Amino acid sequence: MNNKTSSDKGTDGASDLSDANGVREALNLLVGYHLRRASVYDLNGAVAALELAGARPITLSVLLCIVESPGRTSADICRNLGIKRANIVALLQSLEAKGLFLRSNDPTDQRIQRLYPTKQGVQTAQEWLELIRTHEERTLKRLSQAERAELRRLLQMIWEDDTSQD
Amino acid sequence: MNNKTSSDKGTDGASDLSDANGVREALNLLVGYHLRRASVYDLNGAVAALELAGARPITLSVLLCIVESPGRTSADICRNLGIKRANIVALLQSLEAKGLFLRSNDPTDQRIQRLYPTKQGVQTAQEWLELIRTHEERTLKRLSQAERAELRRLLQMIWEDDTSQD
DNA sequence: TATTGTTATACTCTATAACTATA
DNA sequence: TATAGTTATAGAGTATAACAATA
Repeated sequence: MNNKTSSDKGTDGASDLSDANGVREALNLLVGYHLRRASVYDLNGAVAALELAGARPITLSVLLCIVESPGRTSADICRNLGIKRANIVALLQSLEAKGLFLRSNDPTDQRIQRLYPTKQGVQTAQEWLELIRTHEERTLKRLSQAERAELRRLLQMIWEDDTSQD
Repeated sequence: MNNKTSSDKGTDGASDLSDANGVREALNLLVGYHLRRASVYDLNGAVAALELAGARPITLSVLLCIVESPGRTSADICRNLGIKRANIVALLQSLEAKGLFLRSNDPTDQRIQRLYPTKQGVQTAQEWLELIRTHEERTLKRLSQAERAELRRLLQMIWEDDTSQD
């Protein structure tokens, strides 16, 4: 709790409207507002960057999970990316139709499918990644390398222990 | 363009899979990924924080625009917030039904309505803002005040010249 | 009982097109 | 011709519930 509440009034002579304890510059001072605007801006660019390649940001994220950690299950990837199991099905079908990974039944647990990238899957991941890196260079063009690293560090501190999941 | 392309192969002895020039840690190194995860995490909290008050983050943003700059038009607010004119209609109706602002026809241009906050609108903005500030304190609990200011500065540099609009 | 993969579906958010009135 | 406010609607993204198979 804070020591200033919105019911504080009459203790200062300033106008209730737009004073320092009120709403003046309020939106601009909210980190969450800038977080949202920057994320939307970046995401729009990422969508555009991957469009011609027939991919979306979430598609790339899933493919990268498979390529970086061959043998993971879809439920595991969902927990990692913070998406619902129901929503990865179509994404995997799309990647599968492009021949970018293969499903393999686990011999010791017949409920799960382990996902392994194909050679083409690895190559495609690198191509999509290059598109995203070019896009990200544009998004972050005003930031130095040090600022980019610091931004990444600060953002990670915000969400890293997100416990909300399926 | 970069000097490394995804078709570079055979020039190094390392594995094509998960090497430093490839996809190793690729997702984690993308600022856009952390931007998205942090934004979603924060937004979920913001929605929850405003839920009991019957507001949403976008509702608060619109109300703050009206309270901070009385007399603005809805089209102006849309440009400011990066939303479509069509989508502010319901938001304004919601705020209007709560008696938080009034519409006033402009005498010199009969196409536009100037929006003015009511006394209750100002007070409600302060109350909703307090809810969001409490939420934001939780979101940013691991960041120092200096880090929060730096994060806000870096985020603003990303989207501040977003020219995409209606 | 719990988990995996899946289907169907609802809900929210955002985008597009069209319209009237006015400039 | 351009802008403001509005309506209707389409689409994408995400969430919930339920199911069969397996642990």
